Parts: sequence; structure tokens; C-alpha cells
Amino acid sequence: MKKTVKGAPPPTVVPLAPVRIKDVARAAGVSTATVSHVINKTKYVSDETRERVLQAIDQCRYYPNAHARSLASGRSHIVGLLVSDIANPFFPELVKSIEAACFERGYNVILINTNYDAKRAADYVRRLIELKVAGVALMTSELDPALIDELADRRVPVVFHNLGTAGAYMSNILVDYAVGIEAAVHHLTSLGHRQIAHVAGPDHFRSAVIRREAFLASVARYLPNARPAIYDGDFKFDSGRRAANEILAAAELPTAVVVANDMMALGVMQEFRAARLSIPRDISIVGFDDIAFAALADPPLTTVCSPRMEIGRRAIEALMQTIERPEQPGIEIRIPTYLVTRNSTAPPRKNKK
Amino acid sequence: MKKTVKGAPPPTVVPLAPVRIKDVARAAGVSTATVSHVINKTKYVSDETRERVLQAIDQCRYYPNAHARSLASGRSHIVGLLVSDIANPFFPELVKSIEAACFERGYNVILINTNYDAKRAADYVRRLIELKVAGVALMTSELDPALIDELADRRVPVVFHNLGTAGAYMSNILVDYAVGIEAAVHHLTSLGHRQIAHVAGPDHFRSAVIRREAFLASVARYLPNARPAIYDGDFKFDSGRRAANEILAAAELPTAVVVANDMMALGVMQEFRAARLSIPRDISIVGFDDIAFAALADPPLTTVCSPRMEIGRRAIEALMQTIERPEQPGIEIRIPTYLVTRNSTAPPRKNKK
DNA sequence: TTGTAAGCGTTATCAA
DNA sequence: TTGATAACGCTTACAA
Repeated sequence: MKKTVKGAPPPTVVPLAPVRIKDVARAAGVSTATVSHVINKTKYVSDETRERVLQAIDQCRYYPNAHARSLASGRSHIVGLLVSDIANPFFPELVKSIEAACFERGYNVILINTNYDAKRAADYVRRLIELKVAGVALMTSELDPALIDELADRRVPVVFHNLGTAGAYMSNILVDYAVGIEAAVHHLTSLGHRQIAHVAGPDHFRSAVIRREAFLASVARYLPNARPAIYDGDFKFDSGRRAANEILAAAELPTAVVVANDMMALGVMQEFRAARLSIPRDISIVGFDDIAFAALADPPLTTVCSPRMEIGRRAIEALMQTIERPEQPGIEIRIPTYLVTRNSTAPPRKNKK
Repeated sequence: MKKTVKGAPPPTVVPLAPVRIKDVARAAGVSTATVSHVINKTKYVSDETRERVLQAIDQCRYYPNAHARSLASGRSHIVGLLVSDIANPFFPELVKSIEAACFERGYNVILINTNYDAKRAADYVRRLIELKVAGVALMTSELDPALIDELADRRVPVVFHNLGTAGAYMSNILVDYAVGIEAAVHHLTSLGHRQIAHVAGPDHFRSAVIRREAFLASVARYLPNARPAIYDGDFKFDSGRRAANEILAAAELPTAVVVANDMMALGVMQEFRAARLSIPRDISIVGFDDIAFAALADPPLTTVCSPRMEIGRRAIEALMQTIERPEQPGIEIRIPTYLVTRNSTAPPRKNKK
């Protein structure tokens, strides 16, 4: 509880007494209910009084207490945003678009960096529940089912990114990795490539598995006789370099390689160049994600774009729908990935059969 | 106000009634005051009752309502974090360390991306005040004085990043750009460079001006007779490329260039390589910031590190101090930048006098 | 069209 | 060592 000093001598710095709705009401000569109604547009108020109230709000520099509001109304304007690692170049744009979409709608974003740590995520989910968040955007790459249950129990609207399925209070953004991979393989085969290798991500990421499967499926379709080599990586730059060296050491060099993400692709490129291979003359490379640095690479990297701005925007759209209409089931939004052709791909040097 | 359906038939999904402190108190056979005290450790409670209360909390799956807490106590555990553009590679690590530091201390971070937009920042500051945030970390590169006043009026603890000065409720993290630049110039001159150019950032960024001045001062110290060329950039990749082309078009090529940030440095490198200059054999390059991609560049970029992890950590330390001891004046923390020597610098080809 | 007043779920002051 | 209970600042039936 707070105390206001009464009868104290005027201090050096005027202790700007917090102005409450009551003060505004008094200043405008109306009741607090009326003030509340003009603020929330929750009931008709005559133009004249509304004007008066608005003026009073301005004059008093009244900023409503969000906590009191939330307590009384049972809702808050806070959204929880969980990401695995904001320093991973995939996330900043996603976060940016989500923040923007929330801002527009008057929501504030609590940023949560799980660091791929389930315990941390759990702690945080608890805090979000305590904050009575309006919704949660789960943009992490993996997820503890216990968390989901917790959220579901408390009826917190949630939107996932390629996790779980849509249902009550839960929407899902389904990014279609396969179509992008398919486009990449198609692009490469129509360029004339017959030997295409793949550098995959780690199996504990569903996205890595999906991309590898999609790659294999596409190759099977376009090059039924090919037996493409798969190299393992961990989605990080250095593992791209390592994979590149394995590729260089192989009996037969592929003419193109599809890499499961851009970070690794950049590593692959660097190592190939170190080995005096010219990209794309000697070997073509396709990445995945289309992080900002893909376009800045040398040569600019052909890659499959995972449209993060759109993902974020649509995720919040879906979330807001569930927030506003909790009775309606969550929705599922499918977002395609697509190939961005730049300069790291070209026809192979010699078309071997 | 909420309504609980009374006497309704058991619905399909059990509508988990929100459990309040009162319920816990009843379950533990104590008063709400006691429960509150064990939660907040705000008064001594006998071991036995504490145990009982803790159990009750667990059993009821009680999550205290943060808004009710904030309303009653007048404080919140929310911190506002303003950044200019989270997609700018400088920020993610800063955000990450700030989020981590806040998490440890039980605070939640509201992320605000100003997009260099003063209006947006102002709107947000208003929201933060409404949320009665415990403090604000202003990590933007520029700042509207009106915002600061607003915050100061409301007695909101603030920590800046190279803006304003420490004072009541305001701490300041002062990153010493000059020592890093000095180290860079020293490094270059001791390598034998005599012709060093600078690619500067835009004048409306104080950081750009400071770096340029520091560069000029250092060159004046080490090479009193040199008249270093200054090229203008805007801190973005493409402006680095443009600057590189201007440099290439100049009458005399410098043997080294100090670039005001890594993004531009990367652009400079790319263009130099396109012009068949070998780095560092033909020309040395030093960047600034030490973003992740600096180390991954080819060759790895020598650069001045602005230790973002530390900046974030110290910023929150300072902020927490003001939050806990509002009566004490804010503090000023000086953080040095330092040179990270990698492979983009080497002795010049021929030492011209 | 506006006002009255009962909550919302805590904290914190007193008293016991 | 614990318990009653009055705030905290707002929203929202309900009354006028």
C-alpha cells in the first residue's frame, strides 16, 4: 500500500501525485463510470461530456493503471512470445513482425528467450499465466507437451509455429518446407544437375527431418536413379564447413548441394571457396531460410525463403482471432516457402549422364 | 467482473475455477495474510505453517495474479526494453543478455522496437507507464528528450546506452568507442600503415560522430602528417560497397581502412574483392561492433568489439540498483571497446613513407 | 445519458 | 506467530 505524505513541506521535486480515474472524474464533473466508458468506448456518452472527459484526461496527464484494469476486467493486453534463441538470425525478423503486429493492436510483447531450455520455458510459462496474458506465441523449435497442457488448462490462447495441431484455443502456423525444397531441387535438375547432395540439420529438430525427407522425396521424383549423399550438420556455420570438407573428400563431387539452412550454406560456401572451387561454376549451392546475410554473401545465395515477416503477421492474426472469439476453434494457416534464385546456382560444368 | 456459472451441469471441459489466495488459505487452514507472507517472505512464519501453505499452493496449482499483486503493492516486475531495430545485427545479443539478466531476477521484459520512430517510441513509453514498469532500458541509438522527461516525471528508473547522463533515477552505460578506435589505429600504424581511410556512419548517429572524431584524433596522434580521407556511409552494407568504390576511384589507394561498423566493413570487403584486391595483402580492413558475421567473413574481420553481452548485463545491474534504491542517484558505467585481431589486417604491401 | 457501488485478487497495517 | 480488513484503481451491473 502506498502512503502519500500529507502536510509535508513542498519538497524540492514536486512529488507528482499519481492521478487516478477518480481525479479525472472530479475534474470533468462526472462519475468514474463515465470516464471509464469514454476511455473504453464501452457505452454511449454524449459528445459534450466525452469532450469534457477527454480534456480532463489530457490536463491531468492521466495514464490509466493497466494492472487495475486487468484485475477488474480479467484480461490483459500482454502477449507472451517464446523464441529459442533471439541471436539465431532466423528469429529477429520474426520477432520484429510479431512485435509490430501486436503494437498495432494495442498489445505488448513479453519476450522470452528459452535458450532451448525446457526448464526455463516452463518457468516462464508460469509467469505468463500469472500475468494473465491474452495469448502466447510459441515460436520455439521444440516444445514440452507439459507446457502446452498447462496453457490449455488455463485456457490461454496459443499459436504455434510448426508444432502441435490446431484445436481449442490453439492455432498453428504450418510452414510448408517441402514446396520450397521441391522448387530448389526442380531448379537444380532443370539446370542440368544430376548429382545433388544434401547437408541436413540435426534430427532433434523436426524442421531438419522434414527438410531432409522433402529433399529425398523430390530427388526421387526428378532423378529416380540418383542416390543422393546426405551429410549431417547441426544448423550452425561450422558444421557447414565440416560438411563441405566431407563433400570434398568424397569419391565423386556432387555438382550441387542443397543445405538445410543458410548458416550452414554460408559455411559450405566458405570452405568450397577455400578449396578453390568457384561457386556456381564448379558447384551450385542452395540454402534455406533466406536470412539477411544470404543476399549479402558472395555470390549472393540462392535459397528457399521461409517468409518470417509473414509468419509473424499471420501468427498474430490467428492469435487475435482466438483471443477475440475463444469459443471458436483455433485455425491452421499454411504458409508456403519459395525459392529465391540468386547467384550461387548455375548449370553444372559438364553434364554427366 | 467475472461470473462463475453456478449450479450449471458439469460441462464437458471442466472449467478450472481460478484459484485465488483465499482458496489456498482455506486449504491450508490459515489466513490470506499468512499465505501472502510465505509467498513474499515478508514476515516470519513458523516452519510448520509455511510448509502447510506451500503444500496447499502446490496442490491447488495456485498461480498468484500478477496484476492484483502489482495493484496492491504499487510495483510490477516488468521492465521495458527499447531498441531501434531488432533486425539490426547489433541488437539481438544485447536483447538476449538483457532478457537473461532480467529473467534471473524475476523480471519480465517487454520488447519494444522503435523502428527509429519517435512517435512509436512515445506511444510505447506511455504504455510502459500505464504498466507501472519497474524500469526502462533505453537501448535506442537516438532519443526524444520529451520521453526522458515523461519518464523522469513519473519517477521511472531508466538506464541509457550512450545517451543523456546519469542522475536521479537514471543510469548510463557509457561505451568507450574511442579506446577501441585508438587500438585499431595503433594496430594499423604499428603494422606499418601510413595511409588509412575511414568510412564513417551518418552524422545523425552520435556513435558515428564519436567514432569519426576518435579516428581523426588517433591518426593525428600516430601519423601527425597524414591527411586521412573520410568516406560517408549510413551504417548499412550497401553504403560500404559504395564507399569501397569511391575509395577505389581515388587517386591514391589507402593501405588500410577503418570502417565505422561491421555491416559496412563487410560491404567494403566484398567490393574490394570484386575489384580483385586481396585482403589483407593489398589492403587491410578494420570493422566495428564485432557482430557474429564478422568472425565468419572471409577473411575473418579484424574489428573493434562493442561487448554487447556485457553492456546488457551491466545495464540491468545498474537498473536494478536504481529500482531497489530509488533514493540513490543513478550510476555511470564505462565499458571499454577493444580490438579483436583477425585476418583482415596485415602489413601493407610496400611501406610508402 | 449518467451515477452508484460491488467486485477483481492481492498486500500491508493493525490488532490479537 | 497469526488473522481481520482496508486499501490499490479500475470495470461493470444495475439503478436512476
